[in-house]
Amino acid sequence: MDQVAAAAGVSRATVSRVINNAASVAPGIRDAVQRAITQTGYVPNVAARSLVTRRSNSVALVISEPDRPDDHSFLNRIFTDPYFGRVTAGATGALRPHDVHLVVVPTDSADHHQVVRYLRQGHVDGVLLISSSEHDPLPAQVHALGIPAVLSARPSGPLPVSYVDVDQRLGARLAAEHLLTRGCGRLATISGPLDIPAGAERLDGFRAAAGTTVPTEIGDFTRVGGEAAAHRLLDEHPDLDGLFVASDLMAEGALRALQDRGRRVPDDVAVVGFDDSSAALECRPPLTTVRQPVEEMAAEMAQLLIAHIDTPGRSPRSVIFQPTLVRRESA
Amino acid sequence: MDQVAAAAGVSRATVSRVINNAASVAPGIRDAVQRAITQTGYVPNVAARSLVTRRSNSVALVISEPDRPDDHSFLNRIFTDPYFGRVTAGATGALRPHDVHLVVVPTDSADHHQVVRYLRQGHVDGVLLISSSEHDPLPAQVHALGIPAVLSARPSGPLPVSYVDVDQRLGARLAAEHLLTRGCGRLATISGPLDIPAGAERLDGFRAAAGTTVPTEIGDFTRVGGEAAAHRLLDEHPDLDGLFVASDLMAEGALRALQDRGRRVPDDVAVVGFDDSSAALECRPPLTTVRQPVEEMAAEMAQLLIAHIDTPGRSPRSVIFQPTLVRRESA
DNA sequence: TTGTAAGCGTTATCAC
DNA sequence: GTGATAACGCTTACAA
Repeated sequence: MDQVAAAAGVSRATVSRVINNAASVAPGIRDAVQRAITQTGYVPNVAARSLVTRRSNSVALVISEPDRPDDHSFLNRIFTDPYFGRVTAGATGALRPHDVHLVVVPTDSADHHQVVRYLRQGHVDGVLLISSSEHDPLPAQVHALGIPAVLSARPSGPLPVSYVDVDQRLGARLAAEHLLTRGCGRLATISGPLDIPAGAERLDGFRAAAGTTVPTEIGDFTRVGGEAAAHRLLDEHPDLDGLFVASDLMAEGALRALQDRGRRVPDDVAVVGFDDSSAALECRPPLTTVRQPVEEMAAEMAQLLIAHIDTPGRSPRSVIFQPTLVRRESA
Repeated sequence: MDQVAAAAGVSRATVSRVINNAASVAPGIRDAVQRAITQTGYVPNVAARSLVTRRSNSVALVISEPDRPDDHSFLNRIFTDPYFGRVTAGATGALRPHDVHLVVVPTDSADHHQVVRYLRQGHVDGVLLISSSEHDPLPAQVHALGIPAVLSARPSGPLPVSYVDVDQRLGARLAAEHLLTRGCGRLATISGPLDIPAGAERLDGFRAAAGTTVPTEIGDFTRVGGEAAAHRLLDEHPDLDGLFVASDLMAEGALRALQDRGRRVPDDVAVVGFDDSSAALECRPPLTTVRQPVEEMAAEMAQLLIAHIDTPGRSPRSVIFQPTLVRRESA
């Protein structure tokens, strides 16, 4: 920086002003400095800068998952899950224009304290927190840290924190109504884990529209979980003709189970998924599903976070997206 | 930090020593400082630290993709591709014990300079560079920067840089031999783009074992691309009975095409994929495929990078993994 | 509009 | 073994 200042014949302060294009710099000087910068190939040192500005220009994407027993491939599951992929894509895209970078921090409860320490150290200016479990203490911990944060769903306790969510119940109702309209008379559903709000709410919404007694099996939001749940459902209720599965991934598994048992979809059993992830298109037949605009939601989270970072006292708010039904061939 | 020093009745220097557990500190003092630290809830400021140590304790995972025309969802494709997911998982896992974090930086050629600027600013200590295209200038640019880097494949030019790769030709040969052994007499293949070394090498290896005249269609490593290529192949060679597809994703598409045309797999046509990604298990029938230990490879990349960061002059080396054939039902 | 100078919170080099 | 003290490279009052 001193080099640049010397080359341009000005002080370091002025160079700094040019770099941060501060209001008052004489056009002539500004050009001279710019030239000097390109000439010397000067690049500001971010550590020095953030030491004084207290900004790192990066945010963390914390993906917090509860420990599930027999889960030896936590990282793998996270990073190959299309849902998280869409979140990452949406957030990255929204952050890029602000020149803010994303640090991806997966965590299970075993190393929550590591994450907290990381955040406290000031590595990042804020947190995008993806937490599904209702009992996850991390949202509260992060909030207690006082670091700007945005959640991917309504916090389970009353936490004054911004969040983005989709109207889960409405989505489930859309699915129920579609199956009903289609003429299905014996509905059933495969839900997500009930300790995950999204799981419970979708089941709730479906039952509100389809009847509180619809046969239900609980899945785990994975493909194989969906397949197993479908088999259990078919064992108990071989005559079902309409199935709502609370995620596309599970629906893909369910489709497999149905096929294995010789049920034609949608002729014998109509199936509706949830998410509209890429999995929905990979299914045979392509899945009718409740679309959740995940990328847009993640982008909104990023926007909110930036806003919170830029204006510290900003009051938290929630943005709820409306799901829509995407009709394809499975129902 | 001054607080801690005061509370422990020592100097800041000693506190620093305790934190970085330097050799010489009297046990008594050390404990006192530790107590003071927990008491005051002190957390070191990373910016200040990296300003002097010139280390950020984070590395970038740069995913460089060539621009493909009509590609409006670059980010989405990247982040939902199971291959990149596995890479991220493997790298994250290997970095974690070193307390090094991962900044994910996707880039197409439009913003290479942004990436270069980012790297020059010293945000990260090193780069894990995933670059598939042969003509990608980024590896050379990164190398010119002098920042530690590890590539995910042999650089196209002679660049003194460490890289990790799988023996692509061997993998393709494994596939060919399996099909041949199985008794297939009319082989064909769907390759990846030939400007991507992995694409060219797999084709090469397959032809070396199966004959240089095997019918070939070029895909683009996507599901739909594989499906289209399979249709073209079947149009031209309706009698083929053995198919090597250069990625599982494309194989999934090919399986679909075969099904649509009433070909049974593996009875009418045996299919072998490449990668052993999660897609291989989602296929119907499950895919026989050439396994690439992507997570391990990514972990190795991370290890190499850490080594290069820790010992600056370290000479570059390459680590080549052996692929293996995973037999499932499609061949 | 520009320059001077005082930090920002660490680590590292010395003496002691 | 421990404590001053000088960097590290930048931003930002405050003065001019």
